[in-house]
Amino acid sequence: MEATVLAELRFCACANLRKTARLVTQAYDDALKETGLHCSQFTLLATLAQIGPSGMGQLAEALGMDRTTLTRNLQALQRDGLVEDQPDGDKRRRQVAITTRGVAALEAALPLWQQAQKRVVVVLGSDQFGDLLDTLKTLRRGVR
Amino acid sequence: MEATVLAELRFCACANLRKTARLVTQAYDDALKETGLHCSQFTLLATLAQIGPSGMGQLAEALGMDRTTLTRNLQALQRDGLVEDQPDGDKRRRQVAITTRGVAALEAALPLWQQAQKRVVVVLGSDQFGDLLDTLKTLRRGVR
DNA sequence: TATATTTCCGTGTATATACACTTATTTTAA
DNA sequence: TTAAAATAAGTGTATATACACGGAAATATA
Repeated sequence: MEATVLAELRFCACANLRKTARLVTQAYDDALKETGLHCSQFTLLATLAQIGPSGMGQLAEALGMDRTTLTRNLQALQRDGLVEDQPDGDKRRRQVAITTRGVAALEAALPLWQQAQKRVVVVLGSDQFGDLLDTLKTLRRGVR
Repeated sequence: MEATVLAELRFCACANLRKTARLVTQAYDDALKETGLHCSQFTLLATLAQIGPSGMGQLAEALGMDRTTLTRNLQALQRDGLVEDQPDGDKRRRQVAITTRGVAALEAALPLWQQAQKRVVVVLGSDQFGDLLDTLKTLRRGVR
């Protein structure tokens, strides 16, 4: 293949985002290691704490995640008692909520998350970090 | 939990990156659908085409990916004849190379990738897109 | 030269991700 | 009121991801 084309591929937005997400995930997972939570689980708990008890569709939408992925990701959290199902009148709906234990896990993980987060902010600087979040949001809205 | 703390969590660099990577991945995968390649496989092939035949460690490093992940990701590509092992004097080393068929698959996927890529560039604009790539690179170097 | 060390890589296991398809329930329409 | 349509969610299957651990081969050292 032509060198020109191959060089173009190095700018792939998808590849660059995925690569960065992998490395940043490892950093956050490492920071959260002693909590027993992965960053994905931490985020799920934090989202549930923010929006309150919710159905699968709503929660998946909030996380920008496929509904079926959410179903799988909830399993470990439910097994460990960090989230629980709540009864609902509509029997099609499944409503999950964070438990007291889940809140405790979230609070225990918070200072470790802050360490990892701070490192990113320091690396980029506040301005560039803010720009990054804005850009990511624009991108998310633009590609869907 | 306090509302202040919960609001802070919405700025999680890891969560924002992962969420965006998920959505952008879906967009690229959708664009590449008819090629039978996932964007991760497309990126792997493109990287191999760029750096040439290489060992697992080197390729994993180039992809910012764990070596064991690479081993698994190569399986489907090898099964489909898009990459192949090359003999090496050092029997510890495993050297993989993109095949003729792999190059053909890459070339066939190229215009579809360009469509997805162009959409991102249009959404962000060239300047902001360039800034994003710079920021991601800074972040990768900073967290490792 | 024999052994210790280093290097390079794969496996076992667990989570993360999503598409295609199916099931159950509710709502709508005939 | 009953059947069709819409809604909400789970399963089967496949890829993606990485840590802990283990094995084989090359290299360094005693």
